[in-house]
Amino acid sequence: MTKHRATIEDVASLAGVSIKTVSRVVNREANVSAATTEKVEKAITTLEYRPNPSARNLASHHAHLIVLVYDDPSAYDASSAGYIINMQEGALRACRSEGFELLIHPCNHREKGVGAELQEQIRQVRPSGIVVAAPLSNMPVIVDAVKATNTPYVRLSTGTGNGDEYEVATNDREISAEMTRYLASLGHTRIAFIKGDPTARAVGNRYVGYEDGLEQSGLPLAKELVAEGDLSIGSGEKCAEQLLQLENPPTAIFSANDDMAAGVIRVANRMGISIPRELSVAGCDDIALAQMIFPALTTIRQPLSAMAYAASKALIDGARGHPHEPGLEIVPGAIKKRESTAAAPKNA
Amino acid sequence: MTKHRATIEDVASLAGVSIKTVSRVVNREANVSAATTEKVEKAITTLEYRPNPSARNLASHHAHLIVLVYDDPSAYDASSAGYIINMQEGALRACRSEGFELLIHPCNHREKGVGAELQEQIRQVRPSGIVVAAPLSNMPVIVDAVKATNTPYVRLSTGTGNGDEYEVATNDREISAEMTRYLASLGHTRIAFIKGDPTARAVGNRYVGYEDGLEQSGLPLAKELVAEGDLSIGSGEKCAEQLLQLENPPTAIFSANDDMAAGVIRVANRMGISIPRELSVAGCDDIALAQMIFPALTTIRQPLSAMAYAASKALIDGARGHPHEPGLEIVPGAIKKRESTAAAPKNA
DNA sequence: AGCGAAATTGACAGCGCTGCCATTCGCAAC
DNA sequence: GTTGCGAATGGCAGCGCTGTCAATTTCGCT
Repeated sequence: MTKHRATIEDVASLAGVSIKTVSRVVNREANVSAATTEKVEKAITTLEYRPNPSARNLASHHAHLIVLVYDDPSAYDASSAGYIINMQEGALRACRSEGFELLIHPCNHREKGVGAELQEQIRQVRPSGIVVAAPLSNMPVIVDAVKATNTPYVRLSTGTGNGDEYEVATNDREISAEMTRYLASLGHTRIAFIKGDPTARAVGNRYVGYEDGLEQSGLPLAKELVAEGDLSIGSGEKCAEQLLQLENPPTAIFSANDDMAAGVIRVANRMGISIPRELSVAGCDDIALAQMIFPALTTIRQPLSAMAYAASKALIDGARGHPHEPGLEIVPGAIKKRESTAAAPKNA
Repeated sequence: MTKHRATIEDVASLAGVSIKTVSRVVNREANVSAATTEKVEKAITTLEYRPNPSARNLASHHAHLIVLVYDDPSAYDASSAGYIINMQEGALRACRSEGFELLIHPCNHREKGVGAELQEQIRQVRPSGIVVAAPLSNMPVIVDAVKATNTPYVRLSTGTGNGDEYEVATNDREISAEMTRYLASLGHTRIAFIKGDPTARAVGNRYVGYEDGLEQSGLPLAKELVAEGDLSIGSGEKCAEQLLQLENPPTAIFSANDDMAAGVIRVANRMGISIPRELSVAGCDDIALAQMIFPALTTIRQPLSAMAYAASKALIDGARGHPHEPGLEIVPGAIKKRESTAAAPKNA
């Protein structure tokens, strides 16, 4: 029943070539004639041959596998779960289609010793490459640990790389500017922004995009309309209270992430402010929650899956001897217009 | 800098024994003298030796790794992301502490050919064991494919296993009954229930638990108070509309999952019904959304992480030659009381 | 036709470990 | 002393593949 799995030797003898040639075909190496390739592939198909990962790893000194390193969500709250699942999906898609495997490595950057632990696991499994997700991709503890292992890696960041390595990023700044212009085009002139944790690069760029957007729309930047949270729902609530108690309150609030935007919506509900009739709210990230709450949240969808795919693919190509050029690969985000934004109220 | 990783030979020569003896110590085999064991372990420590997984897998004909199979969330919607992350966390915890690895395998059970594809990957990586998560754990396509590979597996289910294999479950029925009694204890006498997709076992047990709870509280089961959704938010909204337009509407709605409960809350908001003053709402699953919406949802938290941990640990123990006894291992869930439930309104 | 370079293919030695079997050691019984 | 016998240890062949390098074929040109 479960007959012995075919080995490379079986394929070689069926195809009438050496095992090395089979290996070449399997690994898509250059300099194999079309005729030979075809013969070998036919043999592979009829024997249902699949290379034994352990054997190839042992012989080639590195596992054909990509490690995805991301911040452990259980450490703070579960809302980032969707973020992670999306990345995993993209990375997995790249790996599976190329015959690689995916090892996930959540890690809590707050814990001491993360660096050492990460290094340890990397050294043990010898992956072909490492994808480091934001916000870890901007943290020296993590990045240095990865670098120390001397393994190829790609950071999933949010722009402003210095261009000396291949890096995948999204256009946070531009798309945030676009969201701001969209709000302005709806007639809003008092557009507030809730900033996030200043240490997170991505969120910083979003704020800069907000400034850009205001300028492009010919709107002044008002200090009192910029609040600072820490990306949590709770801080979103606090900022919302502060903003909405202003003498001349905003008619639109743009938040650096969806969690804080959800906080804004909670506060508005509590204060009896109707969204979007009296107040428009926009977020960033398009977490699952965004389309579940009432009203559904207008937000910026990050192309996480596509980013993780690009990063993994680059690493796999690199392992195959075709490294990607250094530089920033931009995967654009998209604005998702939903129920929480509408034209500014008539009176002011 | 990146000095060569120590191999078993290095350890052997440092300890002054043969590599085979080192192997024995590493794998905790019998018949090694205490003195030798100690010598070897010291050598292992000073050299920071870690066995090369590929080499041991190649030589021993199976990978030291657990596969976690779960339903692909991107296939329907992202709200189950938290569910998956929790399971991954538990499985990862077990694997890491035992020197195993975790391979994740999302799969869309609706797609044709999933079974074959799953078998294919399993046969390729030769894992030590497979954890099959709900709802896949009740689907013959998946379970048969897993069985066909002849690899040890554990199903994460929701009870009612026939006891001929080791299985990890949660006490859905009992805890749902408890939630129902809790609602009754708050003074509610018209408690509605929104059932889920009848094919999902877990959700069925929750309904049975609801019936139990009513009976235990001395409340009658009213047909018109039981609606049937399909676990989506949309269906939750439909059921809520139907339920709330009844002549004698319920004062509490208990939903078989959080998504539908979120739908109920949306409808209540839209209809101007105040939660929890006029209507109490409870869900199941404790998805991330539950604590983000306003009002925060009272729900049942599933011990996913603990379940996945137990399943993975059982598999690892099995691979080490200590299989767990057949039978149901129950990991209890817990009720999370939040803002969406309160005493029943005074008038009726 | 003839020659060198490039393209294509093959031979073979490991990669680091475990399984199997042989060997040696320690020690109780004669 | 020996013998006997389990306990402790070692030797070594592979597991299935890739890297290196050598051998062979093909092809472009003169």
